Amino acid sequence: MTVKQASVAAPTSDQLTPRQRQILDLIRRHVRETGYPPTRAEIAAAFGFRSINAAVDHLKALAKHGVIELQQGTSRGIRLLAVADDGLRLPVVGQVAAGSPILAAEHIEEYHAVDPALFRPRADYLLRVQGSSMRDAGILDGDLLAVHRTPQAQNGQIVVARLGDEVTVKRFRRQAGWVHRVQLLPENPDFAVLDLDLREQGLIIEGLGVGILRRGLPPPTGS
Amino acid sequence: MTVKQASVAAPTSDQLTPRQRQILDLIRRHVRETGYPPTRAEIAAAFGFRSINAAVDHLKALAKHGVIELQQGTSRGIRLLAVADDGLRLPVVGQVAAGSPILAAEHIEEYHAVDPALFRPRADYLLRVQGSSMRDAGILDGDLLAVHRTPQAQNGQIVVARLGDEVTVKRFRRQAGWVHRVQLLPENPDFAVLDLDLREQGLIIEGLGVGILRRGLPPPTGS
DNA sequence: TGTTTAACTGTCATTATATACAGTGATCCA
DNA sequence: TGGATCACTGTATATAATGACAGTTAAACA
Repeated sequence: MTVKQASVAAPTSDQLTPRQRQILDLIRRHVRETGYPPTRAEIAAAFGFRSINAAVDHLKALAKHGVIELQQGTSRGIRLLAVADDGLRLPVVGQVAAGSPILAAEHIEEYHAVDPALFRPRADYLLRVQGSSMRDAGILDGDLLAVHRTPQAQNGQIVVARLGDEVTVKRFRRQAGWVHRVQLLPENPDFAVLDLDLREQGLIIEGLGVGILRRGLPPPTGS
Repeated sequence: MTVKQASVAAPTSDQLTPRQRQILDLIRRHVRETGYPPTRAEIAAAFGFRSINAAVDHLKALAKHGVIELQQGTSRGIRLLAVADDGLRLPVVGQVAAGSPILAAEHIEEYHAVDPALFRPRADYLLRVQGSSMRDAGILDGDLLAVHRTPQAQNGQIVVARLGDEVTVKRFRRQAGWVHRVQLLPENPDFAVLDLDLREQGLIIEGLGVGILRRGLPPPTGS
């Protein structure tokens, strides 16, 4: 029996079988190299399927998983959805509300066409920086900080941290010889160092600053 | 008579007629919005042509001009070539040799997948900044300065200027009441202001700084 | 004045493509 | 043991789409 089109297409993204992932990768590669998606026959040929319907089934499965969209009756009518996209774009995150995850849809202001792989490690989003506490590190008010999502920070790295309700960008320092004593250092003498005891106060490392994107330059007498 | 396929397809890019440019724009928009190029019938429908062959002729003309490539016998086999592409990449310019144009091929180190339209006005290339004379404007050594090519600068704008053999990034100021007296201001007290008399010294404005791209962040004690 | 080119209209044959229906075999789960 | 799912094979058909031929009209050119 062929694959049944089941009721609701859950927006699942990563429970693809290895084979389905290969098919998805082929579609991506085809679009990148030729400028248009493959036909079912071309997919079958690429994998050596002797029946075109093997490709058809895989496409239906991918559509069911919400990673592609099939345009019915349309040749090469395969649309790669955002979750499946190469992602040559990064979301811009603005104000982050208390308690909600940083990449929640309501925080995303827009997308910019910037390759995440331009940064190392890879950037996952751009955070709009507020305030000038990191001015002397060359991070200005309004800058877009490229952030790599990870809960691990090394001494001296610039981190995006969540302290209670606030999301802040600072340089991270673990106090020598202590496990639970941590400093968040601004890079501007007008701001105070934050001394934290992790037993008293929760600190969540949201990610690492891996780069800066600034649209427009500061006007004169800006400093 | 229909359009004749003439001998050599010169890599011309901008002698398109207004109508051809509209067609090209439609193809780009279609690819961006649907993920695949339009059929000839869809192009005709979008413009209200009663004959599909109007679209066919336009595609042949675009192919002849070298801005698209037609895959014969292939549905939606339209490939947007680099010259016609949205150009979601910017060249990185490093060391600029004396006397040679800034965008000469030998200066281009690599390309980054960044949308030129992210900056306003649009960026034409990224210039690798050397030295820290603009540190207090948040422009650090090694930063990539997004540059819009133009010979015109307004008071207070950050410019890429060529002074004899040297290419430099500074804030531009025309002395009040003078036509030929100009200042190039660093944004770092360790560097001297350059006072220029355009009658004595040639100054070429290469472009305007319109943004910053920084890969990686400065290490601690960087300032 | 004749020639060329851009920008269309109209018809038609051929091929490219999607998609339904009917299966097989293997694996996993209860 | 039965049911479900994955990964295919095989046939058939309607339709989506290309691409060739034959025109028209208006403007530009020389």
